[in-house]
Amino acid sequence: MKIMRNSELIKIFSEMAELLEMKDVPFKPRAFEKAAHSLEALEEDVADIYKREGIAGLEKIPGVGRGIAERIEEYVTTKRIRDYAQLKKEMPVDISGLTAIEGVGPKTIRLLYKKLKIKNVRDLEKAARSGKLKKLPRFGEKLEEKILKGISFQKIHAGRMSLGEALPLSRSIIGRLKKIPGVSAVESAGSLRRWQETIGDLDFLVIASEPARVMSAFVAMPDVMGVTARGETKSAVRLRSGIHADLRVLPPESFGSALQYFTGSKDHNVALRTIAIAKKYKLNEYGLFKGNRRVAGETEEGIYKKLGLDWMPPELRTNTGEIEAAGKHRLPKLIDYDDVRGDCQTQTTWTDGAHSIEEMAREAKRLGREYIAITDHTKSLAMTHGSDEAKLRKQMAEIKKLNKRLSGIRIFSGAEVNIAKDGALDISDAVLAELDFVGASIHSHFNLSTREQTTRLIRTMENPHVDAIFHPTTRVIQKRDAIALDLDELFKAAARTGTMLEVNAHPWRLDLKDDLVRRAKTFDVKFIIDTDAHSTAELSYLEYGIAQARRGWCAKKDVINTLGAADFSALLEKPKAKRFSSR
DNA sequence: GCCGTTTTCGGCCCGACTGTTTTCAGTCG
Repeated sequence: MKIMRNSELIKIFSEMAELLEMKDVPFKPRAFEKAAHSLEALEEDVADIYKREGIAGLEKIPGVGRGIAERIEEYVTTKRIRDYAQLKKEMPVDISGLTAIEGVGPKTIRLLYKKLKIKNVRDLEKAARSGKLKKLPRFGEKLEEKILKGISFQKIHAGRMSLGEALPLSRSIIGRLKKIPGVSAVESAGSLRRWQETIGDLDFLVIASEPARVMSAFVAMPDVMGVTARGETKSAVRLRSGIHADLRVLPPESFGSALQYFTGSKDHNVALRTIAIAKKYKLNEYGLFKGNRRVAGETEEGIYKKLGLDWMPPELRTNTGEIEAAGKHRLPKLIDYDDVRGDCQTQTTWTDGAHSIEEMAREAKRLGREYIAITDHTKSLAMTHGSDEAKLRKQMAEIKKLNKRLSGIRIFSGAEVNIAKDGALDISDAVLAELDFVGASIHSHFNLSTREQTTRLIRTMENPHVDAIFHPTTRVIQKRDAIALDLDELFKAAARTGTMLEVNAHPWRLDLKDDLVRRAKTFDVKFIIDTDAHSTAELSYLEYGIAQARRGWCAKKDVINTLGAADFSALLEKPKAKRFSSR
C-alpha cells in the first residue's frame, strides 16, 4: 500500500509550496500543496501511471497540470527535480521541523535564515535563549518567549493525539462548558467530529448570552497550560495533555454554518464553497449569503439543502465522492452507533486480559451488548500464556456453565488463533471445530514480502474453521506500519471463502482502517467490529470501530455482528462459504 | 501552476488574533 515514489514526491511538492511561499510567489504555493495532497490520496504509483500513459496520464490526477506532470516525469526518470534543488540551495533549512513550531511560518523562516542563518529547531532555540531573536525586525520579547514555549510544547508532544485520548478529553471539556450560565449549545467540531483516527487539535463551538464569561472559564480550566489567544469570540489554549484547544462563541443564526465550516475537512469545504460560488452564493463560517442576505446558517442541514445536497454525517466529509452522492440523493445509510449487538474479540484472565470471563460478560451486558465472544490467545503466543487444545476445552466447559447461570448475555466460546509464518494455525482443526467463533491474527513476522504475506493470510482464510481475520493489517497507529499486502487479492479471497474481516475498535489499531473498509466493500467483503478488550473498561471502545466503519461507508448489513445473538449463532452453524452467498 | 456552468484568460477563501506596526504583516484554521 505504501508507495515509495509518491511519498517522496509528496514531501518535495509540500516543501516547494513552502519555499515558494517564502519567496512571495503568488498562487503557485497553493498549486503545489494541492498536488501533494492529491498524491496522498492516490492508490497507484505515479511511476506506473507514467510508464503506462505518459505525461497525459499524470495530468489526469486532480491538481496536476502540465507543469507538475513534467516535474513528476523528471523525478521518475532522473531521481531529482531541478527547480526543487535550486530552491533548496537558496534556502537549505528544515522546513517541516520549523513550521511545526507554533507561530513559525514561511516568512519567519526566511527572516531567520537571512538574518541569523537559522536552519533548524536547534539553531532556533539557541538564538532565542541568547536573546538574538528579539532584536530582529518585527520581533520582540513576547515573540521570542512564544517561540521558546512553542519549542518546549513541541518536545512534549510531537505528533497527533489518538482518537481514544481526544474524545474523552473533549467530552469532559464539553461537560464543563455546558455548566457555564448563559451557554445554550456546545459542540466539538474539527477532525474529532469526523472521528478521524488521530486528532491535531480540539475545536469547540458555543452559543452563549455572555461570551466573555465563557472565555474566562475556558482559559481557566485546570487542564490549561498556556493561553495562546484570547479575544471576544475566539480563544485558544494549550492543554497539559499535549494538544491545542480552540473555542469560538457564535450567534445562533451562524451556529450551523460555523459547525459545518469548522468540521471540515478542508477539502470538503473547498469543494462545497466551489458549489456555493457556482450558485452565486458566498459561504463562510457565518452563513450562506446571497449578496448581503443570509439565506442559511442556523443549521448544517439548511446550508447543504440550499446547495442542492443532502446533509451528510461528518464521518463522510473527506471530499472523496460524498458530495456527488449527496447531490444525487444517493448517500449510503450508514451503520448507527447502536447497531452492533455483540462483541466478538475479547481477552480474559485465561491469557493476557485483566478480568474474568464473567466480569467481561457482565460489563458487556451493562453496555447493552447481547453477546460476547471470549477469544483468548493461543499457545504459540507464549508471553500471553496462550491456550493449547486442552485449556480451550476446559474454557469451553466453563463458558457452558456460565451461560446457564447468567441471563441477558450470551457468551460464545472462541479464540484468537495465532497465525504462523506460513499461514498455518497452532490449534488443531478438531478443536477449532468445537469453538463457536474463531478469529485468527498475525502477531509476528511483520516484514515478509507482499507475496509471502498475502499468501500467508489467504492460506489462513482457506481454513474452513476460521470465521474472521482479526486486525488484518496489524498496523499500530503512529507506531508500526501495516504489513505488506496485495489488498485486492486479500479482499477477493475473503469474499470467496466467506471469511469476515475485522474492524478492530481499539484506538491504537482501528484496523481495517476507513479507506480499506471502503475498498473491501467493493469486493463484497463482510465485517465484524470488535473491541479487542483486555479489560472491562476497554469494552466501551466499540464506538471507535463503528466510526471507522462509517468512514468506510458501511451500512448495517455489511457488519455481521449487527445480527442478534440467535441469528449470529445460526449463521456460524452454516458452512463458511455459504454464509453470505444469498445475502 | 491549476482550472473551466465566471472558461483558454483571469481568477485563485477569508476572518480572527497577536505583536509591534502607528496601519499591518504573519500565522492559523
